Amino acid sequence: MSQQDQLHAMRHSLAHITATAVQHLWPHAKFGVGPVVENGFYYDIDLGDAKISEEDFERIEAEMRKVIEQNQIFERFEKPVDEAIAWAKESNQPYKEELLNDLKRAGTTVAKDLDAGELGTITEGEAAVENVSFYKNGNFTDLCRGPHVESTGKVGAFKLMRIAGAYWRGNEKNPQMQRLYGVAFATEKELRQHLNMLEEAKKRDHRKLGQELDLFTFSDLVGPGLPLYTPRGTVLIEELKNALREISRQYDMQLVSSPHIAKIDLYETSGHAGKFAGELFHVQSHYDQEFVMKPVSCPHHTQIYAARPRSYRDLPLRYIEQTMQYRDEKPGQLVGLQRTRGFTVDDGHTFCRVDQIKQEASMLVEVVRDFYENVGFWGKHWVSLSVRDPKSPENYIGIPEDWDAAERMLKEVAEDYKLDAKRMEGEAAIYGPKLDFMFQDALGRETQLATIQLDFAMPKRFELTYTDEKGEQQSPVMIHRAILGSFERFIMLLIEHFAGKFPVWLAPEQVRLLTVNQEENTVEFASKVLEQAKELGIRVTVDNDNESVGKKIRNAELMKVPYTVVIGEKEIESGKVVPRVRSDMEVQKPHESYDIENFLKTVANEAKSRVSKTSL
RNA sequence: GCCACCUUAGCUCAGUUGGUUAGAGCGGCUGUUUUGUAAACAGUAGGUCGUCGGUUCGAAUCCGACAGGUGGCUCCA
Repeated sequence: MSQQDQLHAMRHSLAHITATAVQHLWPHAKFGVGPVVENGFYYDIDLGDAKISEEDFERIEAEMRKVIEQNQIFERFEKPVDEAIAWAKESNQPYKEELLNDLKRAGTTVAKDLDAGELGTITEGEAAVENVSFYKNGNFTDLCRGPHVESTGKVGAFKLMRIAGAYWRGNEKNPQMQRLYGVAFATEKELRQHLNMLEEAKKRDHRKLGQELDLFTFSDLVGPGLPLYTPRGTVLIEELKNALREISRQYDMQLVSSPHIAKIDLYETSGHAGKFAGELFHVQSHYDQEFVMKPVSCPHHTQIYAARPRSYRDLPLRYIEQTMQYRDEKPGQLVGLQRTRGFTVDDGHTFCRVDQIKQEASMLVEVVRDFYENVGFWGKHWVSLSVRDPKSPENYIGIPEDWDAAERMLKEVAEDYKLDAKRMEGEAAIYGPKLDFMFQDALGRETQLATIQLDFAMPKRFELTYTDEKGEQQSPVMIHRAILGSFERFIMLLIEHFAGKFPVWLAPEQVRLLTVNQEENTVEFASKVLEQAKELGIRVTVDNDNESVGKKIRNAELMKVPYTVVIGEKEIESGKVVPRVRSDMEVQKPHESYDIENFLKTVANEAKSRVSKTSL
């Protein structure tokens, strides 16, 4: 067995040991599935009216340790499926019974539901099974394919982490079970390392840093999911907007602008009103008209396109808008800047001919790649080629032939650019397939940023046309795209990626001048330097507080200001400064003194170049 | 929305099994000090203990509802 397999078996065995312990403590417990996940395992448990809470972890772990000490053998045996169903009935395990009934019918749906392949005797497309395997340790028996370690004594270090609700088989309409998560490693040391890593990750959580670095806030009066950006946080937004504007110019994208509300009719035509009715914010006019806050900008952009007749020579038309959009998210899913009710997107739509799709999609992949490479995110992502769920065609608008073509072309682009895209069935948008660029936050949660989506459907719904070279009317193709997705999510990633230590071009405060004392000539000189820096477009402040230099340095470092400059007698006399560089930045020439003007010019250039390294 | 948990000063947190006027550090303000590269000193002001209701002689502490948040599930144009 490889080390990997060993670890897997060990984690899976711990899932069984957890269930064993839970059954000892709550004999009436009903069990769902208990697979291995990244770094550990979970088990889905239904205790009826009783509920496990974090307070119970200690005694569950104690009970687990007992089971481990007893070193119970994991004994495998098989039963015919009917006998297995009888067993499930007898032992009052309705969830297992349901799984077994599915197995009996035809195992495929079960296998797909259970991401960890709990019931491994089944493979895709296989017919109903005859025998199912069980594992027994002590007095706990579980339907399971294994593999397991030999005995309960052969597991490494573990810790129960959290308890969460989870719908049976991932379906909201099913009863909700409790999912008991644990982490497990071969050795105590690795477990400790993992827990330390989690502690470190928490320190770069954007919600914590957003507060500490004074970037954004939420207000109970404004409402949940509606972030307020402070002056510092707004700098991040504005710098990103500037960067995008520059890209737009380079690639001939045109800035457009649309209002934040629109008649509901617009979304009825686009199809959003039906499928996303629950997420629309409604606005009632006094004059009998119903509006909604825009959840997307694409329908608006179609109307800009539709405002005049278009020729094949006009295409491609690339519209882009940086605007806030609103979605009435369920309260329970709002998370910091990760999921908000109002969020700013760089929403863009390209209208083109079918023969231009590949060129346009390729260009967008290139833009995305360059942008992310520059901020240092590229390579920390994976790409999803999101296509239809062939089983639920009713979830999509448009005709199947167009979908086939669109899915094929995106796949080609992904291959051309070696994106190593993973084909994700059922992840497509209602109107077309897409390439999604997925990133991880500090705590390892995945989030989508950039996206490129093909859409044959919406132009038809809005009856958009262009005149081709033969004088005939044709439907354009629409490509929805976002480079950074939502500014909120992107800023979340930025904060966590840099742990708040932004490169100079993004730093809310780039230079801080610290006065040694409050004497007139010191203050005067500092404000002269301040003016000089401002003229060069540097974001600069003066700290003239009546505090020690040490304290002021500390404050600047805590706010992660890239450059601090102490102003005192020496500087006034020499006209030179020794910039102090933020501790994380690579300093090539420490303690080097610079002519003030040269120093400021260097910083200004560094900010302009949008690079992540220091130039001093 | 669903499940579990959390909510004490601007921030980070103490607050013994319900028992007088709820504490600390940082930050703020005032004063002293005029400072040379990660925390000068002193004083002082901040809290109906998230909100509302209940139990009790007595509630920050127990119960309930609501609000906000955290971890998941579901969803994510």
